[in-house]
Amino acid sequence: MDIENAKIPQATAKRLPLYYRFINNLHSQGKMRVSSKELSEAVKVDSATIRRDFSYFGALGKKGYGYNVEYLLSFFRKTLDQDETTSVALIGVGNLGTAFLNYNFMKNNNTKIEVAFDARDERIGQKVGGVPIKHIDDLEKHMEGISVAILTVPSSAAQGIADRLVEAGISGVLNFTPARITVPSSVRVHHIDLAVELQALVYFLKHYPLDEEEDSQ
Amino acid sequence: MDIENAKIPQATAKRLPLYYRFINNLHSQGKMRVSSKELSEAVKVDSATIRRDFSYFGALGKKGYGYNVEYLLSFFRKTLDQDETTSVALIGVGNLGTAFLNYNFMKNNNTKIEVAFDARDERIGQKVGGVPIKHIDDLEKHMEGISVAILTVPSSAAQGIADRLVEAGISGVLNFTPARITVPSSVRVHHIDLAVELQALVYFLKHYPLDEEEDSQ
DNA sequence: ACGAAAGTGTTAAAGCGTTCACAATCTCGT
DNA sequence: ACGAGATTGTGAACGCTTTAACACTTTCGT
Ligand SMILES: NC(=O)c1ccc[n+]([C@@H]2O[C@H](COP(=O)([O-])OP(=O)(O)OC[C@H]3O[C@@H](n4cnc5c(N)ncnc54)[C@H](O)[C@@H]3O)[C@@H](O)[C@H]2O)c1
Ligand SMILES: NC(=O)c1ccc[n+]([C@@H]2O[C@H](COP(=O)([O-])OP(=O)(O)OC[C@H]3O[C@@H](n4cnc5c(N)ncnc54)[C@H](O)[C@@H]3O)[C@@H](O)[C@H]2O)c1
Repeated sequence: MDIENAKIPQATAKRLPLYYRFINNLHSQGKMRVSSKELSEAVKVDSATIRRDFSYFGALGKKGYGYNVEYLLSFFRKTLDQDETTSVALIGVGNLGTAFLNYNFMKNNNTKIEVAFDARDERIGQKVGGVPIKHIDDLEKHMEGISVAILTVPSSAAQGIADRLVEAGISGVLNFTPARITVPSSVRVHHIDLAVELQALVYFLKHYPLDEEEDSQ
Repeated sequence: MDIENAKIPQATAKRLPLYYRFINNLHSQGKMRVSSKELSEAVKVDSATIRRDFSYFGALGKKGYGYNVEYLLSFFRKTLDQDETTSVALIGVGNLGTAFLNYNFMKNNNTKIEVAFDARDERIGQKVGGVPIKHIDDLEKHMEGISVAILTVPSSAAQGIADRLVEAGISGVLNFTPARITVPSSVRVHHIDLAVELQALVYFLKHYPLDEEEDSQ
């Protein structure tokens, strides 16, 4: 909530949305309490890690009891700013872009794709998943209030678009392009490289043999 | 290559496909040599980290010179087993699944989606991106030689399908579902949770202010 | 009303990954 | 043939993350 939040480890911050979603599920199932052990099994994170994560925010639970679901939920809602909505633009309405537009990122989410852009004329003016598609040439005209961009254009176009997004005052970019884009350090970029993820999985399979028993991840 | 590969840190292993792809680009551009500094700027990984990563495989470079692109390429090709192809199945031909099928994962890749499955009758028998779609009921009939599965079904179906995949002898699963699936520890699961990625980016933007100058990531 | 069971919060340690910094080595132009 | 310049490979320090372990607190059934 306050400035002191900067103390929360990045690894913890990345798990918060995961916790939030699961706690939300518990709540709609009418569950009243939950232990770090139960949570651990559901989200596949060590229970000690969960307790540690929660403890950064103070004492959220009760010894011998666990955590009150309703309290946890309202706490996370505040912490993750579930009330304010972040406006998102999507650039590149191709295979991936279309999938994202059709998917409702609003479910339990504080983000909303407000506008999409593409270069192909036949796409312009259409709506996909309720989101209007504008021409990329008009990017600057429709970026008011947009703080995050999802980049699903061909990799050759990525840097050029990124430059324009920066110029238009973007704060964060979720980049699905294989291109590693260069931006000022005031802009945060997260790369999600699906081909690399698949390759890495294959590499791990071949080189890091796993046990032969029991349940895990 | 050999058994000693188990010594390579996981963080390094995850970067290998990234290096490989970029070295491949350099090679097709006819570039003969490259330094860790150049590589660093391109893939946005600290140059010391790159040198350290490479050093796990021995001395791949020459002091005062850098790395020979051709040598590096052939080395990575061997190391990442770019020769053998891994057969992949995709389960759930919806928004995301269709995007993946249309995308050619074979570009510079040692993976190939051989078969897809869905539950909707109208989909069965069609081909998407050249991949035939079978009925999920026939899963077991078409899993011969498949070692990796991409899971893009609704989250409610994820665990059930995962169980059947395990039964059918799967080695690895790339799970795009929000559900955290439970499998024997002999099966490797990588979760890619797109909603969480977006939420995490937003959280970082709000709570981890960045510099106001210069270029970065 | 009590004692066993449950389960947190945290201290301490171990594990992992990144980065610094530089000696050692090689290159290349003159 | 040489010396200035380039660039690697790595020991050591550092910082971040996970995990173990347990004292302490609360619950809850009897
Ligand atoms: N689809 C996948 O499964 C997949 C997997 C891994 C990586 N990727 C990466 O994601 C990106 C998108 O993939 P895709 O399969 O959706 O590609 P795609 O070709 O289907 O879509 C790209 C879209 O961007 C539009 N576009 C092109 N230039 C543009 C510009 N300058 N401004 C605005 N729009 C522009 C095109 O008209 C098209 O609609 C690519 O970089 C690809 O490498 C995709
Ligand atoms: N599309 C996105 O942008 C996005 C983003 C984040 C997460 N996800 C997750 O990815 C998954 C897929 O998303 P989507 O948008 O493609 O959904 P979707 O509904 O478009 O596709 C799901 C597909 O799975 C098929 N299916 C349903 N039950 C099945 C079964 N038992 N066996 C085989 N196939 C079955 C459906 O027929 C459908 O074609 C979901 O779990 C979703 O939460 C998607």
